[in-house]
Amino acid sequence: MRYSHQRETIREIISSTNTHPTADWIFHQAKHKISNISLGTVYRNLRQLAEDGAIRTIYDGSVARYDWNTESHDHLKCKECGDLVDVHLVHEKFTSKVKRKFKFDVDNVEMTVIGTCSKHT
Amino acid sequence: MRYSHQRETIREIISSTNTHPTADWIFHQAKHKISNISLGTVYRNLRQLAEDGAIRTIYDGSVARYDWNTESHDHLKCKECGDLVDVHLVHEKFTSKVKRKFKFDVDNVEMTVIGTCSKHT
DNA sequence: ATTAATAATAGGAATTATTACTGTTTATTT
DNA sequence: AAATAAACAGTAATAATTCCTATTATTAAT
Repeated sequence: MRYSHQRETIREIISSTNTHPTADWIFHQAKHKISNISLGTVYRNLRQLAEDGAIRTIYDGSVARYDWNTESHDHLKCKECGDLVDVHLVHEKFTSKVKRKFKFDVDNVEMTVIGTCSKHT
Repeated sequence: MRYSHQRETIREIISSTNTHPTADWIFHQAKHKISNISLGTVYRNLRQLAEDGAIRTIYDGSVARYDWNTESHDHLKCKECGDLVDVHLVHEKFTSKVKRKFKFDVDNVEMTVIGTCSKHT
């Protein structure tokens, strides 16, 4: 993969937030730095960065979000404020249990816990 | 919610498969029984049935799938054949632990384990 | 440094999944 | 049987994403 200014800009934008941004949000941020960047470029680079393992794609309902944190982790999603918070819930022990019990070779576990965060109680 | 032939047909189609069908697949099946049913009707009824708690919506990447099984359960997704299989992995104990540890009021847990099923090993 | 090769881009068209709109039909209530 | 409004079919609109093409920029070789 050849260097590109656009891709580095996109990578930096994702690295500097914990909000798990959407492609559209990243596109608008990138426009501040490269005014004529195109949405197609954003999508293409997000796909490449994800394939390369530099970022992770997570699905929040039907919309894709992007995360600089590629370590195995899970999410708490608050239905009140929409916040998506990183947590570490699924451990190696769990994964190996699934492997054994279902003869299923686990690549990765996607878990989102939906509910209400402490801000609203 | 008033009775409708279309909605009952859609409900029956979902109830008679374990394949977690998409709206489009349901639409095509429904056409066999009601030849002029419209896709909008399928989507509207899927939403209503889900709101009513009669079916459950699950997101497989960015596409919505529908499941007659509304009991709390999880999925094993095989990246080779695309199969989505029901399993019960997340138990009450886990949920209450999350509640306690993060002061997060859990409604439901969405977990998909991605990997390779035993058919391919 | 110049040139050649080609990966990446901008901009726009196309696609896919889904929702919204509108005039008509149908289930329920009177 | 007539009135009411929910649900419908058909179609237009929207949102997220991918695809296409002529142009630009990075890298490697001269």
